Amino acid sequence: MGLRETIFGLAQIYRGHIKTAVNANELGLNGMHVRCLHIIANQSHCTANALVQLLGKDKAQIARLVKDMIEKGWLVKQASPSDKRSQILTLSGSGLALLQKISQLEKEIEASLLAGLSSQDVADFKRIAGLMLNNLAAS
Amino acid sequence: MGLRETIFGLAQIYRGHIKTAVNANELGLNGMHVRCLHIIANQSHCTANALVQLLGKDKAQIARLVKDMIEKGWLVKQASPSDKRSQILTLSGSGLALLQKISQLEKEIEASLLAGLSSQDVADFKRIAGLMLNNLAAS
DNA sequence: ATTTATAATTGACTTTATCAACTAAATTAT
DNA sequence: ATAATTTAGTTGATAAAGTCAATTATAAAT
Repeated sequence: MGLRETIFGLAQIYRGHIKTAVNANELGLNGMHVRCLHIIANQSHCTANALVQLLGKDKAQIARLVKDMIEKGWLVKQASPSDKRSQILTLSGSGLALLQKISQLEKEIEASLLAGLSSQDVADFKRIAGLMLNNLAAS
Repeated sequence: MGLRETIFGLAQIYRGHIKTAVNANELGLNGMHVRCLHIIANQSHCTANALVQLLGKDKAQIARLVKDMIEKGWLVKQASPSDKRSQILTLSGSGLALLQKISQLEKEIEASLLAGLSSQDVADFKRIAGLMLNNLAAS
């Protein structure tokens, strides 16, 4: 199996499992919602533009996605004091609760993903994947 | 960095690089085209239904994708002798030529991806990812 | 002070994905 | 054997996702 199939295969199968779990729990969100929630929770002063950079998506798409998530009550935005063009995005209470449910589902998926792997394997995987990411990010 | 970010990060950055390379070479195809070409080249008697299974996509989408690729002259289909409902898909000459160009671009991307990695690292990565794939495919 | 750049939003549009209905062939059950 | 059920593939109608260009408001640079 080539590297390409390996990388896309992993992403595809992980995505499929999350999708199934999210649908089964009727959480009413899609893959981009999930990725945004994670990023906003981890970035200290996340803006729409940060999402554009990190997700590699069009800014129009992100603007609509953020709008949608605000309407759904998962996010709140507030003007940045340092730059009035920027809107700082944070999770609302329900957004945080939602992320926690998702994280729980992901934890279960990762547990089955890692079944039978040694902690050395897991560490190696992350280390090697990190090297690959750095290589491509650089070029 | 969590496992989720690692997996999706790798797929995202790889996809971005291929997209850029394919666009730069004006090959006129998208990600699904690429994946289909690879699968059809590797499966001995590939049908639309096999693509549905392997790609995890809706059969309507695959039907239209295959139609498109046939119209573009990259694929040919022929009725299966053993099951007249099935259409066996194979690469045409130009489909094969296209795949070879893509493979060359992927080879270059993978070369930069693997820069500085030992062959042991590469082997470990594939082995561990393979275990993960098996785990999720089973559950 | 004026030009240039950046963050975000919106309109118009294309592409991609999904659901349901349908045809034809194969399989299973009666 | 024939009737009922599955399966492979196609199509129509939509919905969702992604893209491009233009616009507004603010910030930074000249």
